[in-house]
Amino acid sequence: MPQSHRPPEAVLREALEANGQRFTEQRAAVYRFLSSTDKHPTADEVFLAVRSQVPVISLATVYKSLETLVGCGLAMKLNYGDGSARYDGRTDPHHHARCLECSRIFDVAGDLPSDEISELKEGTEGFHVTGYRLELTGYCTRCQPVEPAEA
Amino acid sequence: MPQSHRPPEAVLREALEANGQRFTEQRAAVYRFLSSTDKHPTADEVFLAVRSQVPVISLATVYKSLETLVGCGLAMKLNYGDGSARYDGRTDPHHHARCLECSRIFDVAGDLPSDEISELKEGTEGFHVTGYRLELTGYCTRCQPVEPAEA
DNA sequence: ATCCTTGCAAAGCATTTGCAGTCAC
DNA sequence: GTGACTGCAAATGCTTTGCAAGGAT
Repeated sequence: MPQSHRPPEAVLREALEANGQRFTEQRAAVYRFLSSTDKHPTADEVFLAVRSQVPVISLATVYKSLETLVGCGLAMKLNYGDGSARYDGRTDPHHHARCLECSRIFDVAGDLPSDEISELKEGTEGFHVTGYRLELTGYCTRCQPVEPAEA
Repeated sequence: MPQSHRPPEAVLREALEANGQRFTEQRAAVYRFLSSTDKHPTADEVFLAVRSQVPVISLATVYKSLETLVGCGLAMKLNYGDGSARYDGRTDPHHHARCLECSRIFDVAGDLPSDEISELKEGTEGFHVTGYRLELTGYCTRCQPVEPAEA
């Protein structure tokens, strides 16, 4: 399970080869950035961040690279409908908490007991459950609704 | 046992008035359709369905009406990023199961034990949790992966 | 009568795509 | 050398918006 202490390039190269795809500097830069942050950036944010580290890269390539990473299982795409999709470079089991005020996403460690899921599966009548996703919603430290006053 | 045994028009009118908005034939038609189906239609599907019951209604109005319903708490917007958003007219607690093959969404009765959620809350460090959303993924009856061919 | 809603079409965004040059293998 | 990948820009698809006419209260 802990393969994350290896250099990201090695992890990426292996995953790409397993999927018959090529290792490129652009994909490496995108993966390097994504796996080094817990900010769940949008494609555009990845583009801006990576641009300062790699001579040339286009937004279209960032989109393509992100999709490639998702396809290789090295990233996850998060959609909340409020604007752009966000990407998560963590691959270990965890959940997300989304602030209803500022829309930022936070990681939440933990896993749901499989028997809770199994229980729900029984209500699906023929639907074959292969996975699930849990999202908490609320207010982050900065956006506590204690005071309606805004800065 | 929701309050759905009252005519949808009455429910809608009340919710609209509570939010200072007006009752219109278009909004009624959208709400009538949405609350009578468990298909989680897209805005376009609502448009096509409602069009055959109401003399004139535009797609833009359907979008506006759906947003109004969401704002009044009579509907929920579901975003999965794969194309259009979908709308759910049910307001009682339930989960969703999404087919990875055909993208259709199915209702799953049930509720997660609150202590499971509380347990997760402890890992959020200052994040004030007000709600959660659970989504199951897998394959529906029609899309069962009969042959588990993999590469 | 007031002012919220509608319908139409144009605009706005995020994301995807076609294609020629470039690069990884 | 070959086929995959990149960059550019145009295209796509969903959703929103501006505005004048119409409708609810």
